[in-house]
Amino acid sequence: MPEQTTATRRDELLGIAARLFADKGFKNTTVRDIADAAGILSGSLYHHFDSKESMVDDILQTFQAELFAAYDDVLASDDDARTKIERAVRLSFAAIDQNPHEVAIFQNEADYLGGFPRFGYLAERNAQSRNVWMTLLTEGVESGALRADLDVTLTYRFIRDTVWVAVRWYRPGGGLSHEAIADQYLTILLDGIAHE
Amino acid sequence: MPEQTTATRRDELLGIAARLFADKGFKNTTVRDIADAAGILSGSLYHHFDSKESMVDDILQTFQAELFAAYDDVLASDDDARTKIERAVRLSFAAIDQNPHEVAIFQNEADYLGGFPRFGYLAERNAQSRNVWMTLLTEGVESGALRADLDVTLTYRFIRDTVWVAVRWYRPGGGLSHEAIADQYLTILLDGIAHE
DNA sequence: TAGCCTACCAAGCACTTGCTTGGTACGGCG
DNA sequence: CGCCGTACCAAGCAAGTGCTTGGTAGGCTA
Repeated sequence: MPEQTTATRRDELLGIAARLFADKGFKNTTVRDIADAAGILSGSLYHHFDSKESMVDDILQTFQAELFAAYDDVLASDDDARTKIERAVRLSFAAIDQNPHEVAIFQNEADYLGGFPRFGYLAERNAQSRNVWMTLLTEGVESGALRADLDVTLTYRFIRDTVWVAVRWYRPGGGLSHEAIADQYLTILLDGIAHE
Repeated sequence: MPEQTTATRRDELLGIAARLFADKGFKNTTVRDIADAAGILSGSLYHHFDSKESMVDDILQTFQAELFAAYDDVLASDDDARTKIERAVRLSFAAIDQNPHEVAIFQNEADYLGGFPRFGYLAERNAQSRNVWMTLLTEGVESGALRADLDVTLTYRFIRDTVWVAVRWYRPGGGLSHEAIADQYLTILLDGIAHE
């Protein structure tokens, strides 16, 4: 099975690259770093990939396709507004758990990479994510599940930032499960930290 | 006044460097970028600074000294727990307003720079910040101002992340003042977004 | 007016970067 | 057995990197 072996080796190299891009940044990671971590010489990477750019491109596209399919699932469901918001938060923390490197790369490099025409889809995905949350929050306010006086745009930014920035400290397999973190976060978000 | 002129030019160059470091990252900014933005040649920078590292060092130390003096002020006051938390949040958003580049550099580069012995103080400042927030939150729980069942550590991380990550989208002089953002954020944090 | 200081230029050195090139080892297949 | 495809090596190039060097212009001061 030569094709399967190829795909496997390629994916293996992408996983190694993703870890390094997440840890040290895209520009800050050299093709020699990646090759060293894979146990080959830097030139050998170019048997599998066109360029360093195409590696991060592949990593981000694969991850985002998965993530947005999950969001679409929530949007299309007939759950009530509050349940949809809870599901969207939970699946985001689950994504951090299952693809921490990919999330970190997206968080840290989207600004820089977005400057290149090749990565124009990053801005589109960003707008798509905004749409998801604005829809959910507006629905929440209209249905009476959320406060009527909420600044929806600002709330969107706070949710987005707080959820994704957790990738900086969350470690899969650590003391707290991603489900437990999502629970705690939803409690703070929905009911606040003040004593009632 | 030769010394004052020197200090002024030096500070001017540091401001230019801070903007570039914040926009493109420390490693990703070249000494030629900085010199170009200042209208001089790259070699001329070394009349004012030992190295590129010492530029970012100066930027971060100056900013952090200011910031932590402000936190100490809050800690030492005799306000009640809830007021102290509100003041700490507000002064953080004010810091983003007044020193957006410095905050961005600290947020984006602390991990990378922290690896060098020279920047060991970054880890110390991080621990100091943790201490400030943990003290405030613990005091809040003990005084009854905050819920008794709060996970203080997790709450600390959420506050820290949400406050500082605002530097990614907040623009001084934009539609929202930093005071208005702090107000909205404190409402969400303290009372939640759910309809009561 | 001589000496000194600040600010800068012009040139280039040693090194690192992403990527290219021509080649080898080896397993499977007709 | 001959042929092809996969996976890799060895060597190196052109561009770009942080930083150094020796020098100049012009203002201030003794």
